[in-house]
Order: sequence, then structure tokens, then C-alpha cells
Amino acid sequence: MRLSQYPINTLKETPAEAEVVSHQLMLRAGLIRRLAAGLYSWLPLGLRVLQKVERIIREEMNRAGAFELVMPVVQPAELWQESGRWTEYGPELLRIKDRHQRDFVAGPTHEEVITDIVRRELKSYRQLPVNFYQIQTKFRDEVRPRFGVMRAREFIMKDAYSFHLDEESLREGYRAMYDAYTRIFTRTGLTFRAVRADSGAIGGDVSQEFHVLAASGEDAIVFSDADDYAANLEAAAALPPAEPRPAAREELRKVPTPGARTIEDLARFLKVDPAHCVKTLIVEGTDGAVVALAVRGDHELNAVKAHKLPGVASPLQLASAERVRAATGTEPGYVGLVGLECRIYADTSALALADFVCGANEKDLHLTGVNWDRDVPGAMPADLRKVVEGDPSPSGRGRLRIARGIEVGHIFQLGRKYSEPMKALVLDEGGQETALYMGCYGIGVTRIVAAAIEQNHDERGIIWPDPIAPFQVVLVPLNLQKSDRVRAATDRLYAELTDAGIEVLLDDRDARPGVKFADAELLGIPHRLVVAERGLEAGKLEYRHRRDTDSHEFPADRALGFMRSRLG
RNA sequence: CGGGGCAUGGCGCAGUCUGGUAGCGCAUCUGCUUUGGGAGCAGAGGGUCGGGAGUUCGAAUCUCCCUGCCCCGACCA
Repeated sequence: MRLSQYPINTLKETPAEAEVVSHQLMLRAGLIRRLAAGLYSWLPLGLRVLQKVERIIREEMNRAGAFELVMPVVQPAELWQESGRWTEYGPELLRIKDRHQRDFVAGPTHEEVITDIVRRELKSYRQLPVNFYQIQTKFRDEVRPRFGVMRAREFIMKDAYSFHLDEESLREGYRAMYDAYTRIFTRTGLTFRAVRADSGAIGGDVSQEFHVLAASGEDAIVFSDADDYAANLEAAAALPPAEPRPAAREELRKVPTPGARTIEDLARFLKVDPAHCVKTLIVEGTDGAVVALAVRGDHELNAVKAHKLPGVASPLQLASAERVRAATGTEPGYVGLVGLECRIYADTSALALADFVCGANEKDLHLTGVNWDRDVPGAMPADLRKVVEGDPSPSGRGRLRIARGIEVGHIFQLGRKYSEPMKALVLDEGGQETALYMGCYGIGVTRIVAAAIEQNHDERGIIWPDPIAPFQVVLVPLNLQKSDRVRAATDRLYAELTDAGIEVLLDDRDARPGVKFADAELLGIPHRLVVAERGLEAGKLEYRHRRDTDSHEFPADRALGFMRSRLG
């Protein structure tokens, strides 16, 4: 491809709207342009990257035995009413009406449609198991689209759905997708990690996420330093402390703590360790009452764990100040456990404390020397907190480390969540109708491109991993317009590499060297060849990888072999 | 949804407080010079200042309404 003919505009300055590196570089390198909030056009150079990612996904999905199909973006509301998600899904579901005032949705995902296809097409257990996938545009009306294509409203997703006669077959199909995903992300050249996840809104039992590791990632993931345990922070279990709770030694004492509303204030004021305080959070319960959740002062509540407890409203909702006052007699900041009438869940780490500090349920007062059972009877133990760096791994080996990741894939065993309400049935060996077991498997195709940049860039621009680079080689002739020798060598080289099937971007613009180098680096083409008078005198060309700091010369007449060795 | 901010040529910005009919840098086009790290000079094109209503002799600038976009928050107890 000749750059002089290629429709691309690089920007020297970063557009003000872009906050994260990947978004900034995608705009500057001319990969995408914004149309409206969370809506992006992919320009030719960006599309090349996207298509490379898609190709890897297709090859591996096909290899895993899945069948590609395409379903409509616009889906009738009836299907969503049937599955129950018309009301469950909430405002992220874009609802639209056609000219006859009939309700439709812009598909955020396709469980309903595929289940409808399957219940019509599959009649017999002999047709199972089967896996269908598509690579297609999705629409989710995000509360707050941001970070460019990382969290866009419209995006491209690979979604796959497998159907099985029984749970064992589902587990096998799930395992096959796990392996396919591992191959896909390995082939993209990105550093990633598969982690256990909470299955969230889509439902179901078992699920794992694939994260591209990047310091700027939106999600926290935890893993053991001694084995392969890895989980989303939300899903990571906190083990109860190993040592038994010490015996109570202090008397319960009420101490004045004027103005100390937060654990930080309290710890400073009383000169105690936050880890020796217990904070009491009042949340809404399911039966109109409130529920108290107690965690150690230095720990944070894990909302995903909390909302699963019996009697706690889901989604988790903190009680309003008025509700707190009605339940405890005091205002937020001084809530404590002693004398509370409501149900109390206590995190296992908090339960291991003796003689701790908590609110007194009176303004400007806290209690010291508080002890479970003696002062606070009936607290139910629970895992309520977010794990922290250094916690023992739930796998029993090693300590937990925390890293940041960008979720690019998610696989679920859904079971019969959709097949039962939507009556996706087949006849089993005994001739009996039975509901299908289902798995679903997503990859954020557009997000992978952004994640690749978050993980691979420097101050000059993008550094594409070879497998997804828009071009493999950028050919930079210097003084092309003036030097016949440079022109002849460039034309020869370009033809030779291109004929060999190498994707070459030739910067044949009449621009100064600095401009060409700067653009080549911004675009992030992994391999750069420079053709210049200086080297040609000695029969040499100059090679430099995007990650290198120095160039090195090699004989011009061995260019093809040299490049082949570099490209692997 | 709650809070804050912004909207002026393709991009980045000034001008708004204190009303007088729009400017700078980058990018684009033409010419000459230049050519190993985002060149120089000379010239050119491109904006009804987000939309509407109002105040005024006169509005990018003041007032009101609307829209779009960006950021923060939704884990103080």
C-alpha cells in the first residue's frame, strides 16, 4: 500500500475528548473517528486491525467446531418478554418502535434469538451438541460511554452459543471454548489471563473472564503467586483468618469522638489501627427491614458478595440517612453494632477481632472494648469483603496479588436459564422432551483493539503485536523524489516484499524524514525499513523494530530473506 | 440518575468578565527553497462562534430556554 494514496490523517495534537492512551492514539493514528457519544466509525487503517482480530477468532472458532451464522441486530420485543429480560435488562437495552408502533430492541446480545432458532431447528438429541457463533454489531445503551471503543455503545462482538443434552456435555463444550479462547488470545500476541468471574446479569452458574493485562485496566483481577488460581476481584473469596479470636479482655467503654465520622477520622482521633475498628453498613433488606453488614475498618465491602446473602436486597442498596436514623437512632458515621435490632452479617475477618472499636449509635460517640457474643450476640458470619494484596489464596497455596485487566472475553455455562422459559426442547434417547443445556461465549472484538494499544504503546505511539498489526512492514524511503537510486531500490524492494505476500506500507509521500519517522512510530507498524542514499552507497538497507532503540544495517540484496527471518 | 465543566474553521486554543461585526498555532492548497527526526519564506481557501428566543442602534460576548459533548460519583456510616 502506498501511503500517498491511503486515506489517512494523523494528528499531532491529542483531541481533548480522549482521556485514555488507546483512545488518544486511535484518534491520532486515524483508526477511528467519533460520530456521537459511544459511536465510532472505523477508518480503513483501523478496520485492517479489526479484521485481523476477526480472522484469528474465526479460524479458532471454526477449528473448535463452531458454526458461523449471522442474526439480525433488530429483534422483536416478544422474544425478550418470553425470556423475562424485557423487564430485567434495564435502560441499557435500547428499545425502538417500528412504523406500526411495534416494540423492538437493538440487540445487546443474542441469547433469545439463538434460542428461538434452536427450538425451531433442533428436534433430536442426535443433533447435539452444537455451537453457533457470529461476529456482529451489538448495541448497549451504556450509562456512561467512555474511553473510545473500550466502552462504546455500539461495538463488535463475537458471540457464540452452545447447546447440549446434559450438563456433562455442556461442561465439555465450555472446556472446548476455554481452550479456543486461550488459543485466540495467545495468537493475538497479547498478555492475558483467564479468571473466575461472577456471572452477573446474564445469569447462570459457572463463568470465567479473559483479561488483557494493562495498568490502565478498569477491572481488578487477583491471582495466587503460587498456583494458577485467578479471579475477578468481585469473585475472589476471602478465607477466614486462621488464628482463633482472642479472648475478651477489655470492658465495653463509651468514648467521645466529636466529628469523627469516618474510619480514618476515628483511627487518627483514638490512635487505633483501622484494622482494629469495625464499620457497620446499613443496607436495604428484602422484607422492608434493614440489614447491618460489618467489615473491618481497613477492608472494603464487596457488593457482589453482599447482595447474594439471604435477606439482603439485590442489587445492593445502602440505606438512606433517614432509614439509618430510624434503625439505629443515630446518623451515618456513628452507627455501631451493640444493641442493633436488625439482622447482622459480619465478615469473617471482623469476627476474628476482640476488644474492637465501633460506633455507639449516638452522635459523636464510639465504643471501645467491643466483643462479639458478649456485646453483640447473633451476628452471622459471612464473606463480605474485597480481598486485598497479600491475603492467602483461596486455592490454599500462595498469597494473592492484584493486577489490572481489561475484560475482552467471557464464557458462561448458562444451563437452562433460557431454554426453559423459551421452551427449547429436544427429544432424548427415550423419546422424552427435555430442555437444552446452554453455554454462551463472548469476545469484545473492538475492545481487543483498544486493549492491545493500552498494553502496547510508548510516548511515540502504538506498538502493534505482529499478528494484529495493520501492516507488517513500513518502508521509508528518504529523498524519494530526488534520488533515482533511492527510487529504484524502493520500487524493487516494495515489489519483492509485496509479491512475497508481506503487507508493506510504503511511505512514498514527498515529506521530510522526521515526518515519516514520526508517523511510522505513531501508527505502530512493527517493522521498519529505511532506504536512503547513505546506505545504498554501501549496498545496505536499514532495519529497526518498533520496540528497538537502534537500527541495524544489512545487505540490500538479501532483503526478502532478512525480512522473512524477522517476521518469523 | 446526581454533581461539575465545555461548545468559536478538520484538530488544539484565544477572544466572552468590560457588547462595536472573529483571531492564533497545527492541518489543507499554490509557488520557491529545504530533505536522516514533526522545515523556512511568500501567498490562498475554509467559521451564519451548538440551536432557538430575547435585550440592544449593534451580540461569539448580556438574559432565558433547548441540545450536544466531556469529567467525577453511585463502597463516608
